[in-house]
Amino acid sequence: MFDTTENLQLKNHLSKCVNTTCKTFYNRELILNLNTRIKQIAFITYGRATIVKLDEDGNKVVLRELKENDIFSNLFYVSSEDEIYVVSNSNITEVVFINYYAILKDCSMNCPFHNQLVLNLFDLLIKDNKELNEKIELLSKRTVRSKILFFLKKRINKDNIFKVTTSYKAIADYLAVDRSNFMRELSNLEKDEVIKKEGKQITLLQ
Amino acid sequence: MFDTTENLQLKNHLSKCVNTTCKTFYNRELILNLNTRIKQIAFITYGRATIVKLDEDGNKVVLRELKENDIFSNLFYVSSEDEIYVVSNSNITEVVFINYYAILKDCSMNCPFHNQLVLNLFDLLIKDNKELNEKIELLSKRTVRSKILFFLKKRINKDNIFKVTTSYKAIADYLAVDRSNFMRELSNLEKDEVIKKEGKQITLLQ
DNA sequence: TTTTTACTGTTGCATTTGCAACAAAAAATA
DNA sequence: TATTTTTTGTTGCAAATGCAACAGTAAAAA
Repeated sequence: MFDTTENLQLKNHLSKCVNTTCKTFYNRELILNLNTRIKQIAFITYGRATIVKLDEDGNKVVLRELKENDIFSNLFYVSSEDEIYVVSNSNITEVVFINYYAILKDCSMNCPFHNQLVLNLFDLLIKDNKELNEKIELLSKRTVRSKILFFLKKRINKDNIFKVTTSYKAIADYLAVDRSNFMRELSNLEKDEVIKKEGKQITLLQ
Repeated sequence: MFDTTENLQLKNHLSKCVNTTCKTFYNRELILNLNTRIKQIAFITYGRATIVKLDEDGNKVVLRELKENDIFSNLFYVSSEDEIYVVSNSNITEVVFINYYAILKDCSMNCPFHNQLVLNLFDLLIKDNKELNEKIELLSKRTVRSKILFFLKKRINKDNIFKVTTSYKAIADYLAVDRSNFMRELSNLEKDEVIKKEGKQITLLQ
């Protein structure tokens, strides 16, 4: 039902495989607590999700925005005092879970479909890695303004338009900056005629 | 000569394999320009290296510190206007390069050692991913002070001591903060008796 | 529908930050 | 060795940032 051509192959492979489960989640539903012991790799076959961290002060920090074909795993996080969760961010989010050790480690690896599975996961991992590096590049920017511009340039369509699908608050969290300061900087950018802001739509001018 | 038990297995596998090369680099020598077209995965079998970005203003930003058994690849970076380089950061740095498509994609995958290679690379990728997430957590901190403390806590030994092997300048670059402000905050932390700083050694006091 | 909760937009203000500059120390190079 | 380059440590200052507060709006829940 929710298959795209891109993930169909992997899903077909998985369907023959033990130790994988496919589950759907409603909006705001908890998908995975990343402090869980059982090591598993999950990937989103439909919908959207966010990786959220709650720090000691109870502040919510949006670590990632995940979409269709994105991968996530508690293997990627060192267990810290802070709780890190993956939460569904669309009405229906479909997730495939793969038990890491059972599938990738203990398997004899003689069956050709396992090889294919590993290669597919490998590609997903590389893509994930790429996105993480991009976020590091963003967070390394010294000013809120340059963070906003970096964020926008990566997301505008061919008409230089970016539509806020989540919320301005969520974007501020993602950029790891104060929300009010973020709003102020958006105003400044509009005043300086670098962007045009109409509700939840931003146009990058030039 | 530079082998540790941990990477010996992978290197032995690789040595039988075509399309892999092992090279040594002197200090400050360029290892890889990450804008290169040929997609390859590299991993460090000895020594240290840094991933450096030069932005439009010519400012140097240290994106990563790499050590023995760390992996890096131009596959992980979206080509941007900014130049991203990997540079040797120790007198001798030994690097194994693997041509990604030739080895992982075009191979029939019937030979068992390829499977092992992929699994090993998979583990390295997961480790890399973990480190990237940790850096994102660091860069998401709002103040220089909390960045310093996060950085220190991850690196102190059992005696609460961290020894600066690179330089304070390099650490400031890594934390993506102004160097003078970084030094000032180190002084403040010492004044507040949170750390003790003796030359290139920092002790975290409780 | 009404009620409740979450988000938007703005502002004043104290704190933090980056920048520039400079002298001294250390390290690298000739 | 002497010379050059890089790093360290510090400070004043202007700019940027986070924080708190609040009213208005939109969205979600009852």
